[in-house]
Amino acid sequence: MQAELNLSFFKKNGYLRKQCKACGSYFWTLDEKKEVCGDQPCTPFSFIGKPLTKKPFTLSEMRETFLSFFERHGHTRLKPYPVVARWRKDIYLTIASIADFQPHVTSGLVPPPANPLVISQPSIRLNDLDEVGVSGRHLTVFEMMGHHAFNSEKKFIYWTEGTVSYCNDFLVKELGVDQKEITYKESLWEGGGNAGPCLEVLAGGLEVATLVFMSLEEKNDGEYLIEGKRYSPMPLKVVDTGYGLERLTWVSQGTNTIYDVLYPEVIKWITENSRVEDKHAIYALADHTKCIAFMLGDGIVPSNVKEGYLARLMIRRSLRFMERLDLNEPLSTLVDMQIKNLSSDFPRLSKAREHIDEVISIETKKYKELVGRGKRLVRRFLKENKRVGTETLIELYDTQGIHPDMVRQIAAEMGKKIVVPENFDSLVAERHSAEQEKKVKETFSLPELPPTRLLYYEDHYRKKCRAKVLWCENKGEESLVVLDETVFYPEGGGQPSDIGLIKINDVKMDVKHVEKQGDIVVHHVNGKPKKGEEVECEINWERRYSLMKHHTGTHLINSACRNVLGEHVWQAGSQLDVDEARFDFTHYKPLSQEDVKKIEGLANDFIKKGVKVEKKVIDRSEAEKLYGMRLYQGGVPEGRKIRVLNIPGIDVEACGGTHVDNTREIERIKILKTERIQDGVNRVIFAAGKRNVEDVERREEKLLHGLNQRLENLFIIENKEVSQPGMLLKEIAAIFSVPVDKLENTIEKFLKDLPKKDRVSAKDTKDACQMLFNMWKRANKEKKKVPLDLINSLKNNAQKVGSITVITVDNPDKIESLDAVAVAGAAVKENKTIVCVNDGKGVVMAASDDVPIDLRPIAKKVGEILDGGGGGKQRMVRAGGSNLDKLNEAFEEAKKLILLNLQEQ
RNA sequence: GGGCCGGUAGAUCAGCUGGAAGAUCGCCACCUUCGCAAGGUGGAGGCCUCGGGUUCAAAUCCCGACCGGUCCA
Repeated sequence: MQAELNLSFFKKNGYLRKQCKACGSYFWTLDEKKEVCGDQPCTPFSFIGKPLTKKPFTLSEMRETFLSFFERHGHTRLKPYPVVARWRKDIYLTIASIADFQPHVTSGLVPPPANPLVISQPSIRLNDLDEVGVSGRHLTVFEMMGHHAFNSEKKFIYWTEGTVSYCNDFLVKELGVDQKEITYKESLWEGGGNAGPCLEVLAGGLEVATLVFMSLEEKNDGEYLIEGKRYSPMPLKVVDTGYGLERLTWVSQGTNTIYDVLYPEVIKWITENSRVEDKHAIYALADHTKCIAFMLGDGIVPSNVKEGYLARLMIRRSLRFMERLDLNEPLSTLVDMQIKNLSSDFPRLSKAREHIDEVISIETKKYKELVGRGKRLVRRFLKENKRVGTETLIELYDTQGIHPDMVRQIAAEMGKKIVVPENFDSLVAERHSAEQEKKVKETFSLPELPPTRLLYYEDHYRKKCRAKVLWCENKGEESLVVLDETVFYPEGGGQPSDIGLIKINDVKMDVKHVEKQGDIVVHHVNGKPKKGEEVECEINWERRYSLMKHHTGTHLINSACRNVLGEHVWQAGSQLDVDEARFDFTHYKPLSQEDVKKIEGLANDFIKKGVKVEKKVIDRSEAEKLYGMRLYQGGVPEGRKIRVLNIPGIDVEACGGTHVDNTREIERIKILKTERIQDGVNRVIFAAGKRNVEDVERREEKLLHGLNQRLENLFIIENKEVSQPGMLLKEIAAIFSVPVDKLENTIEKFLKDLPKKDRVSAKDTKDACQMLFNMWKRANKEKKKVPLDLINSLKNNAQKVGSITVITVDNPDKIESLDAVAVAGAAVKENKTIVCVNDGKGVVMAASDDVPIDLRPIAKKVGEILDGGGGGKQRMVRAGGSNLDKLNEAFEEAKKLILLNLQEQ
């Protein structure tokens, strides 16, 4: 591998290969006396105050110099990709320029968009978060400028020699760096499933570029072992270079820190407006706000999952730095400043400004709430417990998100000290490592078979086919069948599998489920066909067509959401069914009723327009060029060619499902429900197709009619006309705070609980429900309020045992429908009183505080008569049981026992 | 996707080893005061998120749903 780096460029130019005395790595230099490699920490920075270039550059100048230099040398300039790596499954953020082309271009599967090419790619790395603002050179967001060449056997562009020579020319001739200042350190690079030798280009003690010669790819049986992973040679040899835009600019200006080059006015503003001087916080805050601008500008919605979590992390860190600096300004002020600076180079950010500001203000509010909650919780905790142990700290963080720093700060305010263990983060991680992994999907092994011909893609409307059985295995009642071709759609991409029939001669078998393993479609069949037999297949078309309507409908809903809510809307999952479908998407707040109306309206407009749906299989890079990353809404498919579903002017996605040919076929879409399934993620559940929608509407009307009938026992409903029964039902459900399907029972119960009354008039159904609820509430309260005359009249019928008044109520009617416990309680407010009530459900007994009696054993005995039990507090008991026929007997017994007890005293 | 925590008065919470729903702040009225701050007295305000189960008895225990929070990948 070293041989690769033994370049004739070095030899021709008189470079020496030396070993660093400090770190042991090999490096190439023109300086005979040089003994250390020129990298941190072996060499200190030498460019601070002494810029290395012929003149200072601004960021824009440096970027343009680089891009145009390589353009002049035959490279095609590419526009930067988003900082969210939507095209990749393995990372959330774009971490390098080469990330744009992994994995499909680097693996050779997909041709590069240009070759060679040059790009300046905004990249985000959060792995050295703690160093940001401290080291003077670490950044979370930076631009990696790269020129890339993809060498194949057929086409050689350039490799090591060309790369180093370009590098030298750019640094020396273009920027005016003294060639003697430049050192090339040998190293090994690996990442993103690839690896290869590399040269780190060092100038003034700083690594300004890395030249990677990517030639290995990760393989389980690879012959090279790097960092514990096995690699083998890859078909393409990829030149992957990364020039740090910010670092080169820094070197050209020679300021104290890299931050001073990037956003001096932001730093100045923070310094002037904060009341605490804290360089670390100032620099980190400046860096973070730029990072946030990119994250939110590229449509990341803060949440508690995935890239949204990372965006929230950055926002919360920034807010914490602002607190530390005692900076009482909205965070958006700073982010806006960054956007203003970036607007000429990244117009997409200024376009998103309003949206970014709103997201930040929502996030700030959430954070403030968290802090408030945290403070109260910690204060309360500290009051009760002098010490806060590690276990508590972990608990507070894991369950409430209260960072130990926050605990420490609050404790300090209370004059208490908290010890946060060094390994706090790993302790938290430990807690989660114990979680068991999810169960593996049941699999079965297939023999070598040719890929199944997928007829459902050739024609999404094909319902039948003849096919040959290639393989069949019995599994109990069911068998697994592989055919040479099939019309059955296997489960995938949120679309459930088809079901249907397989016929052999006249024997019909049910196809109950279909799945795909690799390139092979496996049918779960209720029957036993034999290998080699000819079969006739027929799918359940009604079901499939409904699924197709829902699937295309999902794309319409997606587009409608994006149009109504904004460009940050991104699919977060979807599931189709025969009578409804759900679509999850990122959005930072719950949907309002107006939003829902607009989305539903727009989706139906798309249907009415009758747009032709295009189904194409095209080259991945071609598709990306045409439609952008929006394609990957539903995930990133494999392969050089991808299926693209284009509904012109509405939506375009890579999608492996089956779809209708024209939006008109969907007929109607109705949104049934929306919910917020996670912070930052909303769900829309909708029905598509005339029949489904009408079914739903009929059910709604029927339910509403039923409710009206019940309500009319008590109300005269003046206006029963309703334009949107679904909405009304939801509103009514909210009044009673029950789900819609429980409404019938709830209203029934409420009506039953109310004493009989004359009918009252109500404006409409909703009004009646509101009144019903209020009446019920009032009645409930009344039950607990015992009128004084009732107590007095009960007292008049009491008997006296010595000085004690014994009140007995032998019939539940005597206490009207009041709560027996409340009546008893009210009666014993008077001294020297004892009460015994039969309330129809059991016996309640109570005594005033000055009566020396324990009613509990009495309650127990009385309860036993009723095949139950009894007990309570010493002077307030309840007895009851399942056998209410003996209630009178039990009541008499209770009376007897009380009297007996009193007489004994 | 997985785990954990929570849902009680307008707000913040207590009660949760089952036995008539509580505190503090806020609100209303009155008292004290030239007025304010403060204090005193009294009062209004609770489907204890919803549903089911266990029990003589559930805010409390069990199960489920809904809502919110949070951590991890």
